[in-house]
Amino acid sequence: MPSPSKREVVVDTALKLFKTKGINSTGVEEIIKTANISKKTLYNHFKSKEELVLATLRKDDEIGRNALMKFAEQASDDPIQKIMAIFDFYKMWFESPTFKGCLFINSAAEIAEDSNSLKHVCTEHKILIAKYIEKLAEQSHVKNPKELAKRLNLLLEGAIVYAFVVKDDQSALRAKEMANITIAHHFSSELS
Amino acid sequence: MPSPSKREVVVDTALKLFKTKGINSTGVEEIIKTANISKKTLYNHFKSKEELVLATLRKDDEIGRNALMKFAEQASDDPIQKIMAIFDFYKMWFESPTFKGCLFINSAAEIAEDSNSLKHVCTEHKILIAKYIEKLAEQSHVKNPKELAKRLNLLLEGAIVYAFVVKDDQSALRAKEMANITIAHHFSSELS
DNA sequence: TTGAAGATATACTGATCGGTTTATCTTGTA
DNA sequence: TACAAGATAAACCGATCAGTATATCTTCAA
Repeated sequence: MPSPSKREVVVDTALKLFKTKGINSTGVEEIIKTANISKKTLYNHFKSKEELVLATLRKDDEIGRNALMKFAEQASDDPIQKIMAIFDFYKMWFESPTFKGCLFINSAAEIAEDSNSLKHVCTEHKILIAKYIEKLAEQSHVKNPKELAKRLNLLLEGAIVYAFVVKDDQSALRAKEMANITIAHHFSSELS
Repeated sequence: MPSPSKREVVVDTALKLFKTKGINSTGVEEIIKTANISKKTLYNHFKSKEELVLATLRKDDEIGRNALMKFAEQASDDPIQKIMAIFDFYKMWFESPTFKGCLFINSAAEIAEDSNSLKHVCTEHKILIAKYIEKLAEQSHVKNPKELAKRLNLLLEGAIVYAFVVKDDQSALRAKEMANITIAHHFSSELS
């Protein structure tokens, strides 16, 4: 039975490299050298590079979502304020010196057409975040919480691209202001 | 002096392949085979693959922006309606069967850290679209047209990601509704 | 003490990468 | 008619790709 710690080491190393250089630009050779393991060990745990990629994306999805939810939950008792805290969380993320955009957006961009399981993890990551926002929206007794969650999620995705591609350092703040307007609109007006 | 038509053929072919398979996953070999030219010819016109990529991105930027502006200009005489038409334009784009996200977002994701000229084209493409929206916003005598343009651009980017990664077919419509709310807000309320 | 499990380094596979070289062929112009 | 420019196919370069094979070393339990 393979040691679980070796598996963790290679996943963590691969994750770091994929985040900074992208999946296609990171070779297996570089991963094993950085992780200080042999190629045989890697292929004992994963039958292909794609399986390793899948494991790293799943891990980052879990870590990222947990960090986001923990931050939001600790920010306030009010569900609306929890939602607003997500934009603060993104602001901190964008400001980190190693920020290279969203791993799942970037991966979706470079993944081959036939890698359905990889694409699914990317899609699922976004949907799970939207689900969390939807839960908070329901708690706030806003009108049409499902639609509000989707709108806020769209704002978050826009903020990521605006920060990464357009390189606007006001991206998160701008999205947060727009979120305020959107939420207010969901409280006050009738929705189509 | 090299024939200009050969250069166009290879740029058009590369552009098509880059859009469907991504830059890193498209080899030079595949480009020349698809374009029916020799490798020598390609390297007569471009001193490296990166230069070819640069030319294709520049061409797609020009084509894409011109198509967008033409569509918006023909849609209405009212600048606000021209802005709204951009969301319709994106809707049509998302619905096209070959839609694979935005070439500039995808390229920014897979481009190497040191390819500054390539990253610049991606950034510039987004900024030029924002500039066009800003011009329309100014014509409409809205409050703070610069800020409105950035907000609408953020919505457009969010719509792209939401359509491509989350695979929501209501993405463009949702962004359009949010654009309406944002524009109304810029007409009615005082802005920070 | 012995032996199997899991680790290691290293060498290797065939394919593909971006890019160069060579030698031949076509084409327009002088 | 002849020459130069630009095209071609095809072989070739060294590097790297994902993945496999081999042979040795460590570790731990029977």
